[in-house]
Amino acid sequence: MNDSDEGAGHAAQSKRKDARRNKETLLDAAAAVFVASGVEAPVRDIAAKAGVGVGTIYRHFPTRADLIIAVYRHQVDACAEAGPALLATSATPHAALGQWISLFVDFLVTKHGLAAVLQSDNAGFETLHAYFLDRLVPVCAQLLDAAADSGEIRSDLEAYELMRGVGNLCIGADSDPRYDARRLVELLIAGLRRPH
Amino acid sequence: MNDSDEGAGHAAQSKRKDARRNKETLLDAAAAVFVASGVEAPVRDIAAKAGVGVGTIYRHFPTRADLIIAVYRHQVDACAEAGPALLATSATPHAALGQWISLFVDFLVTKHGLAAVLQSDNAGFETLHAYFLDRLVPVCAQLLDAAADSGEIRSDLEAYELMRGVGNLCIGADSDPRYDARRLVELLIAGLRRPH
DNA sequence: GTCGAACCGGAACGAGGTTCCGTTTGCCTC
DNA sequence: GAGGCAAACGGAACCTCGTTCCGGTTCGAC
Repeated sequence: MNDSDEGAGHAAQSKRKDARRNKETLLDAAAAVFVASGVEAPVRDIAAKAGVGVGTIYRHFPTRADLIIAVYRHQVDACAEAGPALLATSATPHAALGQWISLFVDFLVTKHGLAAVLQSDNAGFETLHAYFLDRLVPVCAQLLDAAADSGEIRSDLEAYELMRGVGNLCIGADSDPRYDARRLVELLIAGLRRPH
Repeated sequence: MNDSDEGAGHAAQSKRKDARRNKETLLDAAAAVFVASGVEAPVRDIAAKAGVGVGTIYRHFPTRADLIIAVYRHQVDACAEAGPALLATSATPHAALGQWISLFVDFLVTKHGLAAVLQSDNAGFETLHAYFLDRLVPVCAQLLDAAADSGEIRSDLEAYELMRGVGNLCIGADSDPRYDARRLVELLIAGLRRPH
């Protein structure tokens, strides 16, 4: 919404087209490097892959976190938008919640190191943390409320807490065949069901 | 068991007593700094607190992970030993499991940053990871098996997976009042119960 | 064609973990 | 008690990584 990219209308904000081109190149390079080496790949690697200097990265993205956000923004938004859709099409609110969480877990688990960075208390990743929370917590809350209203689950858990828990469970889920985050998340969601 | 400290008999391995004294000083300083600044405190801070050079730290503890292990070894061992005891004194194996997990969570949650470092895929923390696993997974497996045998819980979850999940849930539990790891772990354990 | 603003690359800085090496010190022998 | 030497010490130096800064370059409006 703020300063970003291919915009409404046709006149993008950046006056100079080399700058716009570099931003695209950078996003592509970052995406590729993240897939290959994980989200914590050195900035210099991304700069090298894009064929630019590190200064160029920092002009377009004030901090590593902003670059990560930019790379994943579309997918996070898609996940957020899937929430209401699932609620409308699923048999029960609880089923919708389960499917949505599963979507989120799939996303996190396939992004090497993202979950870890998300929960890192490293200042500097705060904007990343905040972006995910701003975008996803309201959706989660909506699903949670619906399921609670229908009486399927207990109602004493905040969406924020659930999102953090799920995010935490996804840490290190790649790179360890013995650890299946999906299963544990399912267990957690199962534990949410109201005993009847 | 290997090269450590106050030993069987009276003749400790280290020939020189300044070395032994320094090791103790270092352990005390590290413990204090960990409490004050978290487990990820800079090595230089610990050295300064102990009044020694960083070289001295690295001679006694080949890597940061080894220092962390040394500081918490006693508590981890105590937790491991509590497992069989709880199994013997609790009403049901499931109750024992719950209490033991709660012990573990309390330990992790009160050690600023430990849980995060435990799951970090940072090479260099592998020995730390391995120590916790070696020490605690067998105990957890014993409790899990007992609870499964008694029919209280499903039996398709490995102790390793449960320990990692619980460890993950504890990440960032301090320093965030809105996140209560204990509750989520309880939910997870609740999700484990066999539907009857 | 000219000129200034925007942009670029990469050297430089600071922080943190780890290594290296010249110096100091405990202990054993004579 | 003196001498010798291996062990231990301290901290400067090195490496990696995120971020900042600045002199040079390029775009595009006039």
